[in-house]
Amino acid sequence: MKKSLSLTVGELAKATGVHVETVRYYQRRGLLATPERRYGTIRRYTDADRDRLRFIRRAQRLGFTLEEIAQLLALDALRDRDRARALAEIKVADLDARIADLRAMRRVLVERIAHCVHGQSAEPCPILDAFRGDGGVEPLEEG
Amino acid sequence: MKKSLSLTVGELAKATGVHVETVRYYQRRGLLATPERRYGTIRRYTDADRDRLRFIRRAQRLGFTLEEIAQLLALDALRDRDRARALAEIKVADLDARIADLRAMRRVLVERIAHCVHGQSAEPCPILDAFRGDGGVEPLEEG
DNA sequence: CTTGACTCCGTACTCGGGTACAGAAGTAAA
DNA sequence: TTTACTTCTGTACCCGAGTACGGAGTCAAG
Repeated sequence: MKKSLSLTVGELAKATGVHVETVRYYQRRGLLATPERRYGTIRRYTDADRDRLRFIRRAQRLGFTLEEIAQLLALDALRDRDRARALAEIKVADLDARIADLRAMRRVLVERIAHCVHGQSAEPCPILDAFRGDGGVEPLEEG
Repeated sequence: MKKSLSLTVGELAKATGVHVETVRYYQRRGLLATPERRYGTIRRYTDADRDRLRFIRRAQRLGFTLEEIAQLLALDALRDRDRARALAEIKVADLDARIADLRAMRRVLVERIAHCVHGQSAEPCPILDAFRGDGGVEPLEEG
């Protein structure tokens, strides 16, 4: 384990793969503390800040919004595993719903494309015609 | 087939399930024409407008952006089936990529949750710990 | 002929996740 | 010391797909 570093924003940003502006954006959002300015006017960041930032990026890659990540960080501070797990479970359900939606779209589109492959060029495209008619393109987001 | 109606924006909106403001937004975006104001100062819309608006909503449900829908409408006007089909195929590839991403997220999350289920409450949550460590949460959007 | 609903038009705001930029001040290397 | 790079701060802007709002005009019913 390295000792607690004393990083500038630029170094912190490089170490975590985010832009400096993004670090500051996270500070504005309350996801990351803005350290005091000791010894001069430049703020210094520690290991803990770097780790927190990595935590944020990893959670983001798993589909959590910044708002949700703020909640996760709070739960982490409280060591509240049950709630953290509950949030993760909600997220899985959320992912399932989004996947189902996308698959439904894909299915319809592939079907349309198959219809389109046969037929003369100078006629209206069946893919596009399908958008016009009453063909079953309805199912999404009505329930 | 009904005759060409003479709809007000409000009626048009109701007939297609969009808000009046949204109709006007589509007009600003160039997806829908803004009719002349004959006989008074209120604009009147036809069947064709209503159908075009329905086309837009259906294409949207299949994952096309308004920008792409504008292209589809242009291709439809030109009866260019090949290009229309090509756009649809790109969209399918796009959906595949998004589905794969979401599935990867889901897989990782489910695994984390399973780790979390066993263990004492007062300890840090393994789901959250995983965001800290070097555990394989990296794979997304680096290629 | 007034009331109330609807329309028109322009502008500004929303959300999520940032990015860009201006201007001043600090800081590190030659 | 000068130059060149960072940092700090605040504000404004980007995307996509709308939503909200204010004031003026218009239209149909009572």
